[in-house]
Amino acid sequence: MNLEQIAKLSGVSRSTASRVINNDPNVSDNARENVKRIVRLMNYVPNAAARGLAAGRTQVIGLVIPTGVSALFSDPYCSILIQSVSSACNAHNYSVMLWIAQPEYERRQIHQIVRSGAIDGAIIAPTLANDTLVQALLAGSLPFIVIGHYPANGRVNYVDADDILGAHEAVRHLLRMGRTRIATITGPQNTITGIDRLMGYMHALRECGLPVESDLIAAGGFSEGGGYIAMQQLLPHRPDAVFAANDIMAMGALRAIRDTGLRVPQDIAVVAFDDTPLAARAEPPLTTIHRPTHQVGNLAVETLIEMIEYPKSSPYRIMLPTELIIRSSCGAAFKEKLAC
Amino acid sequence: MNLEQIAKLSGVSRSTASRVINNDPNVSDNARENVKRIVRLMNYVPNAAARGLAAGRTQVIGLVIPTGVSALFSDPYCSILIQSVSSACNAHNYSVMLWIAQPEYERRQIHQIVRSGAIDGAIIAPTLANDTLVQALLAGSLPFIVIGHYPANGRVNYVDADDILGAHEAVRHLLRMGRTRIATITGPQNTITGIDRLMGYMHALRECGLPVESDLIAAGGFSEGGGYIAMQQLLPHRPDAVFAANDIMAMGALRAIRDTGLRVPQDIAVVAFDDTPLAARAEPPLTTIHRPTHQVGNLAVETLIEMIEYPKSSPYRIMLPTELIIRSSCGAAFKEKLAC
DNA sequence: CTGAAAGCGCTTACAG
DNA sequence: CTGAAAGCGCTTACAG
Repeated sequence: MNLEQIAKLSGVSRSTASRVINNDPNVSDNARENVKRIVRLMNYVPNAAARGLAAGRTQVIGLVIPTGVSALFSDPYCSILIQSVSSACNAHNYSVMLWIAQPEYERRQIHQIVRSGAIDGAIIAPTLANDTLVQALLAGSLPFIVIGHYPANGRVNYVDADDILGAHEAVRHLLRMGRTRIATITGPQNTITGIDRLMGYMHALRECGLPVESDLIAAGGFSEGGGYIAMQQLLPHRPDAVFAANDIMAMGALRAIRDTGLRVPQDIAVVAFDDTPLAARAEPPLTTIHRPTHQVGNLAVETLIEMIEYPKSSPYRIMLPTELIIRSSCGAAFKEKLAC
Repeated sequence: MNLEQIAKLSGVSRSTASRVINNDPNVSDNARENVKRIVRLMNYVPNAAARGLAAGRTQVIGLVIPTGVSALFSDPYCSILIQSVSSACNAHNYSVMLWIAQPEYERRQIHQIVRSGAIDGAIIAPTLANDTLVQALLAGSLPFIVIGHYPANGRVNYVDADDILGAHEAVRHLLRMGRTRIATITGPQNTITGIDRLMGYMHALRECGLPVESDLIAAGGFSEGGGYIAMQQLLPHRPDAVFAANDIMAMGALRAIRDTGLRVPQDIAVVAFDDTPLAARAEPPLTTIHRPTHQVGNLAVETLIEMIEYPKSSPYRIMLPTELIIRSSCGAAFKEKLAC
């Protein structure tokens, strides 16, 4: 069943049939009625490939998450992002093509797709600080938006949560709780998120006149195991608090602290980042910085669709605020004296 | 840059250029050389829509996960499935289109897509026992494969883990540990997985001559909160063990047990199902049934691709074995006497 | 408001 | 092994 046949059955030309299917207002009520009836009757659905070829648009957007296998397994952050992008797309009548791409060969495939006209635009999620895919996209003409900001390049559209301010707030909260030897477990420093959260940590300390001690900084690679090991490295330096750059690493830190017999928050206060479902269920429940992932995903697709449909518009730089969620791991219930 | 131009630059016809691009063996080495060189030089990528229209195949498969928002957030199972399907597709030069579809309106959209020729085949993940999408697919001609078996319909191709045997093994393990009042927290009973895991539980008890007491069965809806509440309902009936139909509910059960001051496994042994990353990190680490999700995802795409490329082949019914993973929550370290 | 026609960029019998 | 040609099923100026 194709347009031709629908047109014939409706007693109009293919052009007119096409117009009613695409909601073109320049159609008589009568013709519209007839075509719609036949479409319903025949259960007609236009062929996507033909449409894509003729119109130059496919009504699908690509979502690429350049994250290794491991991260996706354990970090709900990615799941939430995928879910929110998927549902926002569906709500706007777009479909989403997904690539979870770490290895180089998979990425090469994506480079191809991007040039094949298979998608109308792309959303690139948690990228490294200088992602080759972003470079390629920049050189091409496909609309795209990055999740995570690109301070280095003013031409990149992005939507992001404000990691620097978030981390800053996390550490300020610990300072407010009276902690003075505040350690941090960092994410990978080739990652924008990893870098920003460390910067926020340093800013907060400096602002308070406290030194930034390298002994109190350990890399946790955004993984639970990494958080565990990092905490073990930090412990000998007697921190009284730790800011973990994500919830997962905080889980590892909690485990390391527990294993040495210390208590959270009495001996060591912990603040994390992301506010994934893990945080609320940790023992003790984690004080953490809420990252508006759902909103980020929604805005990314809405912005991208606007870029696709109204190509002339100005650059998008959307920075969403984070929020401190106070639970039990920071000792907010125990003391209220200010160190700063 | 299109095929026409590539052909011209290579000094061959469009047909020949197309042949080398599609690896047709019937091309002279000379022509092949020339075209390949030009393709590389011009960085040519064939237009996907045109290809799809002409060839009738798009080289993309659809993955639909009819799961609510909540489940995807908290259950790593879905993430792992998405990841494994995605990587298997990429490895076979297919792309994946993703739908995470709960609400009916989103599903209607999928019905359209399926008929639009946008995908060559579909994988339908954790479905309800009588999914309307599956019914529609059955009526159409698009190759598809279900994750989860369809005992009710012999024409449905599927790949699945053997939930009945898995649950059976879980409960037998508890019996072996000397437990006799074994409760279960079930998944939704409109879910194949939920039903099967309950069946496995009942089989194991009956096989052992033990009664199936309705007081020892509580629904947990596959969620953490549901598991918590279910465990609270079970506790007054003094179970000495509980089989939770997934890891997440086991986490909730653990929390409920802890809240009443009872110990795991001394007072109540716990066995879960799925072996998601959560299980190993629980307190205490959960004994659970490993579900080979990664393998399921891989096999689903490999089978689907075979169905797409060699349409005549026989039905596929692939049932993968599960495996009991013994950790600390079942008391295997405490006693070894057999009750049965 | 409508239709005839060109065109989107490929693949694939077909004939040689 | 190769090319001319038909065709995949739409959209969209264009002219009326």
